[in-house]
Amino acid sequence: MPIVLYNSLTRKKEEFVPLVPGRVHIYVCGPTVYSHAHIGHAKSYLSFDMIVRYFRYRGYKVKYVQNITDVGHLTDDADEGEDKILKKAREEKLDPMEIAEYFAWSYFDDMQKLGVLRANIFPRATGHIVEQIDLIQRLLVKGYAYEVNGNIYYDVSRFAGYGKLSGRKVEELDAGARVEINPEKRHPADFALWKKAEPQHLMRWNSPWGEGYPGWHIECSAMSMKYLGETFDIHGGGLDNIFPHHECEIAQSEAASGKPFVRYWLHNNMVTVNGSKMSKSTGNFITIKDALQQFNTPTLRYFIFSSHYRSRLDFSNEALQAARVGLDKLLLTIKNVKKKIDPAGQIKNFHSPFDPSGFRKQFEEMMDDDFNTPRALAVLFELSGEVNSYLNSGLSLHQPFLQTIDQLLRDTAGQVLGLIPEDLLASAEAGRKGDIEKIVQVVIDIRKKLRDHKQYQLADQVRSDLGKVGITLVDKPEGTTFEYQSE
RNA sequence: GGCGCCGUACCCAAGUGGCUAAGGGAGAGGUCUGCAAAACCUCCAUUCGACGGUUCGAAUCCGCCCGGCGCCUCCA
Repeated sequence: MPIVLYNSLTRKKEEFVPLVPGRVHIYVCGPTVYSHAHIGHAKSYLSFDMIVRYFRYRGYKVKYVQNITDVGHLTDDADEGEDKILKKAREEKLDPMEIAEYFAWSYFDDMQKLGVLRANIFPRATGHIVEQIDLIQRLLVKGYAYEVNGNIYYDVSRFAGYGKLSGRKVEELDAGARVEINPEKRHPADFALWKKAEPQHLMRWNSPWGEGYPGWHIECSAMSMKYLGETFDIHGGGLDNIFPHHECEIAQSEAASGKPFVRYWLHNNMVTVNGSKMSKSTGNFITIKDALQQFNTPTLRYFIFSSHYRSRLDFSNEALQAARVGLDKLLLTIKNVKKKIDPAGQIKNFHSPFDPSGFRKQFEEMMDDDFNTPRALAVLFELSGEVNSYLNSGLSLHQPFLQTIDQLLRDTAGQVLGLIPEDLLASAEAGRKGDIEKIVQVVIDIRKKLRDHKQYQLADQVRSDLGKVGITLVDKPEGTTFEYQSE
């Protein structure tokens, strides 16, 4: 079965056919590193993490490139105003590179905590000034760009395809434009490829047109083509980057190379807080660090995957709490399977109570359909119900069957969705024999004596006191076990 | 002003022309249990913002209206 994905360029679902069989070349717009990442970034990078993980699960060799924008964009409009990184640098009285470096590491740190697998290459804009200048020169030579006073602008009217991604027409762009007309531009929709550095501008590089710095679209064209080729499979990013950023990338890249730039454009939708979009510029945002204070990584991942990547998602404490409870139910099944694998034996004439491979097929079917994680999760919950039924059925458990289920859950919930915490992925009994476990076992043994003597009041107090320190006792006919409560 | 999206049970959220409208949370009853928790079983939208229309058949297509939102400016 092929993977089908929604291509923003054609506005419909298309079968994914890689340029090179078995390989996926993907570029995702990374962050501008001038502040801590927020949960909107989390949705975006978690979505593409899931997509990349799924391609790998399906056997593709993925080359994943994500840029780090350390030049900074401009504060007010496309071509005027102050660079955000520079602004921060001035405020903090630091070198702009210190700002970029600090927040780049903050970003990497957040992503690691969210279980986002690293991209294969993280090119930085400041490390690719040469490539950007080269690309601008190609555009100048081909007549797609022009110079005015050390500034280079892209001539939108020369590129017939401008607007094909965002559905905009060049003629309509200036009507109702909120940007003041820049007299240097031939057309209001023209955009800067290179800006002359004013004397007070801190980040500056030599170029054939004097000292300056690159415009904010050119880095992605230069770096994606450098590492993935002039035509590559997938370009991803947030919906809010379609215009102007991605539209401009297409214009720059296709004008320079004369070839199609990207075959499939994927865009994730936004996170809202209290119904309105969260963004750095409005101050209406929750950082990933804040979110991680309250909720653990699997909960945040589960929450984000419980809606489709192309759907908007409203962040609220209630929704997160519901996510946590739901996820715990799924994780409990995974735990219970693990616990019972070792003691289980081989059953002669074993009749499978359900077909695990059917669940794997359904999971893949949902993921193949434009990465429909909400439906994929529904499949896992149905599987969980079947597994729990079997574990509780009182039948003797068949070890190979449990191993098949364990592997299925590891592949789907674990490898693809990244919902299984590290300690659960470890072997069933590993980490369970620590001192705390031994002590709790002693308490359980004493409590059993209390219960044998019908001293229930005291027995209940032991259970509730342990509950207060995060340990839940579970009484079963065959004895008492315990669980650590999730955060 | 232009382009576009969304409105599905108490909450979150799939489904986009045809089996009984997924799944999770919350809620109700039951099994088990000294009690509790978990798990399991059962129940929980004749209905998909409103109104028209197309169709043998629509939550799904079309029109209009109401409500919410995104992009057009840096943004994931």
